[in-house]
Amino acid sequence: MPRREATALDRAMARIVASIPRGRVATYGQVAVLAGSAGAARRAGSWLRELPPASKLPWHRVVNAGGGLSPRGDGSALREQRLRLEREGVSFDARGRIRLADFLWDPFARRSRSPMRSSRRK
DNA sequence: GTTATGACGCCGT
DNA sequence: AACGGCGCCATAA
Repeated sequence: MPRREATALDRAMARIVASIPRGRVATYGQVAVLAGSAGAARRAGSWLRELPPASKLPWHRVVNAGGGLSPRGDGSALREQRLRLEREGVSFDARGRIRLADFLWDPFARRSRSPMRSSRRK
């Protein structure tokens, strides 16, 4: 049995994370807001950590507000996350960060364009 | 009831 | 741009 019953917030976050499209990412804060609990970004992270390894949720599509992957005790999960993201077309810059301008999920966009990497700036 | 902890985030230096 | 400080929500001790 789960060490803890799923709360309404847990279910809401699960629903949000499940809707993040392939090849896009959402931030912890964004998940919290969409789940109806703005400011609970930290909670979102803690909740993800509790997910069973067999979870079907696309947990790897949740990144921090800086476009980076948040570290945890074991770096193996971190490499797994990056691997999964790259496999669906999400690219990382030299500093290991994702260009959110290109890959951040917009839940309100009717149809999101496939990210074009031609948008180099600078 | 308090205090510590954490896959976070914003703001000021 | 990087860092430290502080606030935030929920859990665990």
